[in-house]
Amino acid sequence: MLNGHSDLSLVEEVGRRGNMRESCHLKKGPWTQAEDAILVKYVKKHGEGNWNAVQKHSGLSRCGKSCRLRWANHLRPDLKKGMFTPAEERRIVELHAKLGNKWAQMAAELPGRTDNEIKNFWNTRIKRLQRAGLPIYPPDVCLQVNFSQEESHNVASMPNQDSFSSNLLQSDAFEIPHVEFENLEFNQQYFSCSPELLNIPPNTIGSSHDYGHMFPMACSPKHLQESVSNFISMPNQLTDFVCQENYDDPCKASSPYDSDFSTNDQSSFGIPPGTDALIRSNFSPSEPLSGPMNVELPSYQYSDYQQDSWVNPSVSLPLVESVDSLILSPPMKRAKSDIFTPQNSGLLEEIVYESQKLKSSKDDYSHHSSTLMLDDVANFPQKGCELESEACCDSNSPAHSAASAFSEHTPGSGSSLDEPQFVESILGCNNKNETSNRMAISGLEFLRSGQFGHDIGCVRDKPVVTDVIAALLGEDTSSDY
DNA sequence: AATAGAAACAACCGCAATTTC
DNA sequence: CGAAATTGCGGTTGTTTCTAT
Repeated sequence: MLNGHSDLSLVEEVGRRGNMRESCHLKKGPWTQAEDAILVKYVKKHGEGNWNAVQKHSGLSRCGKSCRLRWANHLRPDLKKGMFTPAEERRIVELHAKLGNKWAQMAAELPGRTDNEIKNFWNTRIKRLQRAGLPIYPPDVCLQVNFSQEESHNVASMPNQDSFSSNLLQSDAFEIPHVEFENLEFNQQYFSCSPELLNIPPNTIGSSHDYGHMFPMACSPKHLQESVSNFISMPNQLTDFVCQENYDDPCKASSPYDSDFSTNDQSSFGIPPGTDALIRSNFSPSEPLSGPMNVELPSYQYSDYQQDSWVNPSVSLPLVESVDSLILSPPMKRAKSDIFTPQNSGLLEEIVYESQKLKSSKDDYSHHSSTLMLDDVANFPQKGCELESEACCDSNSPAHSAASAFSEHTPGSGSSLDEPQFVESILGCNNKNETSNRMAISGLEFLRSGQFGHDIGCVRDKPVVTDVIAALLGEDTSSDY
């Protein structure tokens, strides 16, 4: 590319194109190939650093900062081009849960990736998830981070907590005591779906802003499906209880775009009337799950609708009937497929396949939609097995691979997944899924604390909550509403 | 085919930390 | 030791590309 060109000729070419030879007018905007060539040549000759010298020595009319950025983000030879792999995406989510908006640190752990790249990825991802009203962090990531922080908090004089957390995340080396669940009758799904809810300190429910990132609200039906896919694509993905509740109760939802939260029933989210802590709070999805708080945020993360959603999340989700994407990928169905692929392969095709399958049975499904969800809840292990079997039998199903992967992590399950084994695998009693195990423990503790009941009390009038509780307790309530 | 909106990407800006003189 | 220069980081914005209508 540089053949036949001296530095000077390149600069002249750049100058002609950009009309920027004047030293007082450093060029801005997109870099040209000629400029890139100059910079590359300069760095090869002089090495990185001393970026202000680039302008002086090469004649490139770019400020040092701009040169550095260009080199770091685009010209560095060790850069990895192309989209993030599922593994990288997963890692980004984990790192963000742990570090917050520490893009440079995150980039350091993702060889060949730049902080800018990661930042852009995260911001667009956040937008999607927020628009869809989905949690920013997959529950298992919440769990991993919470647990690692807990661990590091409990271990006195830990030399390096950060690296400790990092190691935990990387190695999954959780040391979780074995727990017997023989008396556990409630549906684990709900607690496993919302581990962070379960880890919320009792007195913070309904008033803490620290957990806002778990429940970003406001759905744009148009994007919900892809967002769901995005969300589900995370390995070990389970689903989110709170969002679930909203999806499940179209009756209580007013317009999803109703922004007048003064008219909304604040108590529906366990917030006593008059409590405006959530309204005032600096809800920050960019914060790590715990640990140091970042107060700086992209402006879009403070959107009005978000606040509305927080005051009354139930009104921020669209009517189920009005949202094709939700019909195609109904909440409980989504929950099921999530649950049945706890070792999710992360393949988008799997999600697409499930959506297509659901679409094909849409008419039949919608006929029963008012009761099916609750039935699913109550019978989830059984239906789960059915779905699992279906996926296993269908060798064309992308879920087949996921199911296989799941089976691999479920010793003794083989091709047929009987209920105890399945539940066991969900609960992680095989000691391979410590995450779920931990969720279940948290769930029990949460129930025992009485906090759950307390908060539910604020919304006990709502049939869906009653039903959810019933489902948690393993009762089959097929109340129609 | 035209258009609007969203997503993806690239780059700039301001600030703070670090290094150099 | 302090000021200036440099570097690094995170937030934001502008542009291009893609997609749905």
